[in-house]
Amino acid sequence: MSAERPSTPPRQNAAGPGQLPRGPLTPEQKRKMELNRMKAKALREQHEAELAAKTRSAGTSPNTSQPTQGLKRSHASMTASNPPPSTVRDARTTALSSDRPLDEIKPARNFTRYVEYDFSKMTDTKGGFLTQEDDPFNKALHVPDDKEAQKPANMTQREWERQQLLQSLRRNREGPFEPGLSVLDDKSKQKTCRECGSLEIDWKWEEQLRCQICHSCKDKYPDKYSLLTKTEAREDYLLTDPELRDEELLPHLEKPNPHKSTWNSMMLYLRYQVEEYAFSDKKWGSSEALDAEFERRETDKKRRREAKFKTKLNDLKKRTRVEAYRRNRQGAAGGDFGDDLSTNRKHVHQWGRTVDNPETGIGVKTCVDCGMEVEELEF
Amino acid sequence: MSAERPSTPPRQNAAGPGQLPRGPLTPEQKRKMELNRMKAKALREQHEAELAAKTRSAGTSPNTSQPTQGLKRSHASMTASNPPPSTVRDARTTALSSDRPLDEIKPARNFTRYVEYDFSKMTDTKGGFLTQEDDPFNKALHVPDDKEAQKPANMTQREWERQQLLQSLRRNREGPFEPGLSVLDDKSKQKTCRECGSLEIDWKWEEQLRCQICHSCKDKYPDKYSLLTKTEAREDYLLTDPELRDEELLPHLEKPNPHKSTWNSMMLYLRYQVEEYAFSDKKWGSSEALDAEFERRETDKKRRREAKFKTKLNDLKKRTRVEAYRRNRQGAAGGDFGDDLSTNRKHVHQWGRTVDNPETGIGVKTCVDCGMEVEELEF
DNA sequence: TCTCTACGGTCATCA
DNA sequence: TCTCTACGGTCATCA
Repeated sequence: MSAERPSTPPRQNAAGPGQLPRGPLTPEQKRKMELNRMKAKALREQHEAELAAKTRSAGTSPNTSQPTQGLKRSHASMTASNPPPSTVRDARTTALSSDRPLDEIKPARNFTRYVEYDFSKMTDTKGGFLTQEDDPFNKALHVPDDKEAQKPANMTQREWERQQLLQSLRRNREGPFEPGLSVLDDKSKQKTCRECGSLEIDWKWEEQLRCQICHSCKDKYPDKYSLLTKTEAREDYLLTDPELRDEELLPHLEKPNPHKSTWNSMMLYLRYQVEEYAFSDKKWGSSEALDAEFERRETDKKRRREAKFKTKLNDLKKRTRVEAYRRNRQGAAGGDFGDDLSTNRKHVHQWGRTVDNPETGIGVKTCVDCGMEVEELEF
Repeated sequence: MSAERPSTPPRQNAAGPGQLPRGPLTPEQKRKMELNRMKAKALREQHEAELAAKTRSAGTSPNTSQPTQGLKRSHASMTASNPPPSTVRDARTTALSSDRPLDEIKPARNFTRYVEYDFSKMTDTKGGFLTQEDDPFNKALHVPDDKEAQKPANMTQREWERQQLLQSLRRNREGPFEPGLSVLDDKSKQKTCRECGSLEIDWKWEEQLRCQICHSCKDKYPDKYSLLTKTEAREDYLLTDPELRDEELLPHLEKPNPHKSTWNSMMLYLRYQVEEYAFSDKKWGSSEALDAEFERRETDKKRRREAKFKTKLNDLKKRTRVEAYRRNRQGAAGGDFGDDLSTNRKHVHQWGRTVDNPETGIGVKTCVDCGMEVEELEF
């Protein structure tokens, strides 16, 4: 019912129509998007290298209100006049920042290993065991057996192949996972917080999200480092499932589903990474273009809902007219028991079935005899 | 452009509207369909058991023109007044039936093994090798190795699990693959043609399509035993991809793609099995209901095309009017070089851009000045 | 004699 | 603080 979305991008009204791609995208544009997706990765790596270099050369002075140059503009700069993102969220319990970063950030330290098993990618043998694939270093599992289902999951052949490649690259610290990048040659082994240069970075984030950040900076810049669920990322930034499944393009953390731990695990994306991609030329081009697209879709949705409503109402009226006709004929014949025969002079409304108006969410009923429409009140 | 389909079901016009479910299906109906899909299998097995019993008890007299009782009515009985199915096709080269059944049916005998590798399900290691999964009895392949990609392919988790189960059942001749069924107890080891009782049945069909049929009966009853490609099955019988992927529900043969052998393999379904399911209560309910659904969708498609066309044309007219307005103003100012200034008395049409009419496939152009519409002719 | 996935949208369901 | 697949339709692409 609520036409208003509580979430991030569409809060700003789009710039005037005309300059922005309002019409549906052409296949050519879409193909380009798809093609460019791969390129986005190189872009990010470059950004990060630049940032790291800059942070170091500028000493450790990241807490300026001016967002770092060379990176995309900060989220705060776009939404300055607005309240902070309503979808700001974090995998950790939303504890207030304390001065004991370690205590605060790893409250469930004993369960760390639990989280590192990626259950969504595991094969459920219904026996409670880990398969060889799930736990490749356990020799006891290396017995070839057809029951040991070979871990497909909802993944296309090509995605699977790419993931296999990526995993081996990650294992061997090759390609994107190679530790020493040219710009970092001097201090290649030292990983530092991309905001403050601290050495206390969150290693899980570094490993799984490819983001070097310390615990307190995560809290300090929620507009960059809050986490979005997959559903939020899809709805707020109009990303597609294939994009969100692409680990190279948009890495994510997996957490047990908060509703029920046996359900599909929750996927958490880093806001700045999602925005960087969504606002890039690879996807929508800018936050304004995204807003425009969002508006376009909302309008379409509304139009469709209205059309449906109108059709429904007209159908009802048609049926209603037939009913009235029958009623009149019966009236002429004296009427059946229960018919209202007092209608000769004074009109008594005969309300038909109620139809919900999608705009207001209020039901509308129509009088069978006179056609009068009334909004229904809930008692 | 062609609104006419060359294929099977819609050739009969549907019975009058009203009795048949013309409107879109309710979610409830859809859920029921999905639920019932599983039940269809038991049904078929029962049918086949009954048929086998009947054929045997009736001796071997299957060539009567009367289709076997207890099975669904034959395709021929429905389409008696029509030409034979235009989509009748067969994986074998469409050789005329000869008296040398074996020669005719297995022309590429040397390549039999080739066909039995199901390439679409194999993991392409880009090395030209078979993996352990693809070739489970090759000990040389049993080296655990992460590169040995574990064969997911486009298949959901649940489908995969079910297929694993099915494969092991098939291997062990359990469940649906158990040889001795109660009705068949006496002659359980003897597999005979379901039409003529011959012992020369096509073993590949028996194994992969679960259809016991001899080679000559296949030719004799193309209305039952011709093969449909997956695309045909989907389009002609309005089946969905998940249904056609369900090996239990609708078994299929896989052949190298006739366009290019490296492409996705061609899937071939048995016409009588497809029809049995499509006409069953599990799916459309009857061939007439299928036709009705088909007509409904065609009508919708046409309506959408028309609406789109109208919108396009109106847009064009709008743009056209603006152009004409501009032209007039320019005319008042004397006109630019190339403007047609002879239009004071005698009208000369200024044709705008051409828009294709989806009905006729013919382009329509509109005069910028007078609004006249003309269909365009190709020279 | 082809098949799959992608894109939009809308759902209910199930996990 | 959820996610996936299913359904319809329409495509281009790629295999």
